[in-house]
Amino acid sequence: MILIKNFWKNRRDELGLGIHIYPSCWSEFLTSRKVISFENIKVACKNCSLSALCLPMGLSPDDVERLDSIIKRGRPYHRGDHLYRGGDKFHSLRVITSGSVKTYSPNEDGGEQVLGFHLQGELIGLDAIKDESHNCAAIALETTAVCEIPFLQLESLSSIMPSLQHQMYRLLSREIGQDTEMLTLLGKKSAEERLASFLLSFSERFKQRGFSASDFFLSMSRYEIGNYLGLAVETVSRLFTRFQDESLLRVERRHVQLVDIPRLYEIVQRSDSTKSSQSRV
Amino acid sequence: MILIKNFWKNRRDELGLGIHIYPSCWSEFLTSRKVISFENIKVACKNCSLSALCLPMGLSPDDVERLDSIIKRGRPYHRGDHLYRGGDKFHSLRVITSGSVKTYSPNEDGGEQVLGFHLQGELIGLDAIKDESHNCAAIALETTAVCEIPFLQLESLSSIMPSLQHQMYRLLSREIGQDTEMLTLLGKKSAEERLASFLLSFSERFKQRGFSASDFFLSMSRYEIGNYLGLAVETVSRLFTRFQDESLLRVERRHVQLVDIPRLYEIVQRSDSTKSSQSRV
DNA sequence: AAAACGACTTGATCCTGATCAAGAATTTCT
DNA sequence: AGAAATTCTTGATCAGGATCAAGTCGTTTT
Repeated sequence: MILIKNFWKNRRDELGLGIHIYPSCWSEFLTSRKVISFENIKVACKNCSLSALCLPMGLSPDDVERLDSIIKRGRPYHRGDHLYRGGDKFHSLRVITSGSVKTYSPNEDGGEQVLGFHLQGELIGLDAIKDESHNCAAIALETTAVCEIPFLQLESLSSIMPSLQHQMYRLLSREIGQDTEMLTLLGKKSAEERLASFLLSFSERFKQRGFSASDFFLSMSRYEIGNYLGLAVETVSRLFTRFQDESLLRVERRHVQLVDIPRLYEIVQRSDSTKSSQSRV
Repeated sequence: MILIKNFWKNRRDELGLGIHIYPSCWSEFLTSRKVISFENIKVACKNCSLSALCLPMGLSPDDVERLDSIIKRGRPYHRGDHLYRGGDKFHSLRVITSGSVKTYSPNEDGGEQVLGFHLQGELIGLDAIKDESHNCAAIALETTAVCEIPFLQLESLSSIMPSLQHQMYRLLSREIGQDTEMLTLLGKKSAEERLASFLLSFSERFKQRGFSASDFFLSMSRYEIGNYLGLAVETVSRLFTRFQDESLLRVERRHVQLVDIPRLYEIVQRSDSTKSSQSRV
């Protein structure tokens, strides 16, 4: 048993697949075990399994081609490597192509506010456009590959490609929408609701990416989950235990299996229908 | 005393100046007391005192002219009027030109999460771009005038005006940055820090607009402040009282005078230097 | 294999801010 | 002007979750 777990654990580390996300192009690698250098896994947008989630979403093949021409694919980051830090000059947006990333806003004394966890297909760095430098930092939670999109070039391209411009506006707008959802979470929801919401968000995002919605590995620690959700580590830990006792899920360290997804949704929606903190003009 | 207060109160209501913000073009009106129809106060961007804060910021005069040509200036909204509601089709971004607006995300039972309070020069509706319909609502907190900017036209214009496109990216990015600051506020800060932060934000924004940084009227209720900051009304009320007892400010209902702004800043920054909720990978 | 370390869990206690309740001050309605 | 409805304040009590403390489990180092 331990052997098997270790096998998978080592396997994940070695491949950088901590959360069971495999770029489609790696399937050959996984089955054949041929040694393939990282150079070879640089996939053009048009062949990338993420294009439906990612920036090229909805663009015509020609437009994708043009977008592709400005994208840089660098070497992968390892767990703990920074993609950028607060204060770094902003030059590129980045799309995660495999692995996962945490963004956070550090405060001088070493404390931090975790701003988000990002999976493949997600675009990060949008907040840095406004003053051409990063106010937040981004760090790889496991072996992670990214596409870099030099912003100046993206901007020029988008001004001659209305569909790309439109896509950019949509993505920026979506980011705002996600942030405001998070405001509601932090402003109004109980610890229980926050964790349920967190888990379902991952469930949905894994599902979108073709992985199990009910069985996955989280790539972040309890500390990071707590920080993100505005809770103490101990609270997060206790909630996991309670959820398990209530047969909502099974959890062993970072491996989570959601057993009763509908009931998790009930928990999240509970606040919408009971609490009424009206505010009149 | 009451007479004087009522005088100003009525004056404000009649003119829609609840938070002491006067479009520059109204000064003639205020001194001469001529009756001027609202038609006459429709100011072109190039003559508008807000252009430095608003969308035209940094555009060339020619570009401002072109932007101006697509902007619609409608009749003012009265206190309690909705600019848009959740579910409304999105067609325009809006810039507040006078007055103030609350945006909120309603949940079925009448409860709500206040997302922001917006003053003149601020652009709202950015979150609705992504799916062409509003998920949030916006309501006037007092008599409020807005410029409407039809988004489709803005989009076309921005694709032939790189400077406008750039400005849009910056504004969208700024919005994201503001939201993430708010996440830190709600995730990590105490009630005291939240209210101090709230007051200083208004102080700064009033100052930017040429008004007193230390003496202003808030256009929202305690309920709305509490809702926005993730606090109960009672807590907000108690904090105002305490801040007054500590000579940080003087407050009488919605009229606030900040007496010791430096100390308010200390309160806000306190958390950055004491609490350390580290989170390791 | 032992030791050291970091991540996580569990228990006990404390405190901030929510909730409940009542009253005062304003505003709105008639 | 008087009544009714709101908004705001203040006090008392309660509870959710933070903090403190100790221990377990798993991994890494030597």
